Amino acid sequence: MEETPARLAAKPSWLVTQLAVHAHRLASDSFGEVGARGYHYRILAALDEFGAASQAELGRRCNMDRSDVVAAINELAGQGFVERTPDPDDRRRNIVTLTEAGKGQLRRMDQALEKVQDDLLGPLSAEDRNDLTRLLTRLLAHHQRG
Amino acid sequence: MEETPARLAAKPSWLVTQLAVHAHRLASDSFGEVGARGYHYRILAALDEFGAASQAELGRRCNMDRSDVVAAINELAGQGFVERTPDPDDRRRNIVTLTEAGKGQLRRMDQALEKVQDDLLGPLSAEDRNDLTRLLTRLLAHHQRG
DNA sequence: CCTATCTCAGAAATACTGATATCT
DNA sequence: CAGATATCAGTACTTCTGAGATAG
Repeated sequence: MEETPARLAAKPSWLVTQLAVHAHRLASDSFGEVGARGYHYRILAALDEFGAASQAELGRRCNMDRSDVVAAINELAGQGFVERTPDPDDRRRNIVTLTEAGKGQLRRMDQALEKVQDDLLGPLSAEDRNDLTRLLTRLLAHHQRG
Repeated sequence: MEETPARLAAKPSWLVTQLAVHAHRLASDSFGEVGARGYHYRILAALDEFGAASQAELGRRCNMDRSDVVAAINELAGQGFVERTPDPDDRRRNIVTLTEAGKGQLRRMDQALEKVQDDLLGPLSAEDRNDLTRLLTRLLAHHQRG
């Protein structure tokens, strides 16, 4: 019956970090069932949302390091979920495209994430969930500009 | 000016995870200035809050793995912030105690965390901060029981 | 015998750094 | 020339796993 120290429980930065441990565990388990990881979801969702993009663009959108994007695209391309083709207009770039199989995988991951939502937000009412989402969205938007 | 995909921005589990990246960076930088890490703070705070404890107890309170507690206590003991003495009543256990130097370090880390709070919660009003803290606290309490 | 505690060695996952080659 | 892009190799940090030794 050990409790969390109160001084920690009063600090949002700590709460966010600790809660992320649980969120990450839930998401890892759920994504694992479809053979994927969180950063795969970020990339597939960004491609679906904004269309084909270069790897550098994907890194900026998904808040990922350039070199980790390379590895993630390697894995996704190996599974046939994305295609990587040279950009004829700018030969430094690769254009990354979402395939039909990739859209299917994205749908599976969306469903997996729905389950995570319910597990994570278990005790909150619909109104509380909205409040939380709104506050977190504002914070994230603020930090992704800076 | 790339935006985050909307499908991600609508999912609290994802928001929490992403926001934790920023919180973690801020906290690492700030704690780094006093030569410490996040898990040091968890342990020092737990000792200050609940008094001396065995390592297994600390692991449960701080949501840390048993083997990582060993390493953290090694480091803290090496700096003179905690003392590790065998429990005469149960010779499997070590009793970990906070020293005076440890209390000083905890105060420094508390101050460092205050700065992180302000950076992280920048755009939120006092009322919003309270709402957020309350929601996160409820969620964390729920998940630390389960 | 079974469980709990502490310890160690190493793996897994993620974020990051530095260097290089290519192209604008 | 500076600046952007993609790639690779390697590092750092955190979490987790498996196994052993000791004690209740």
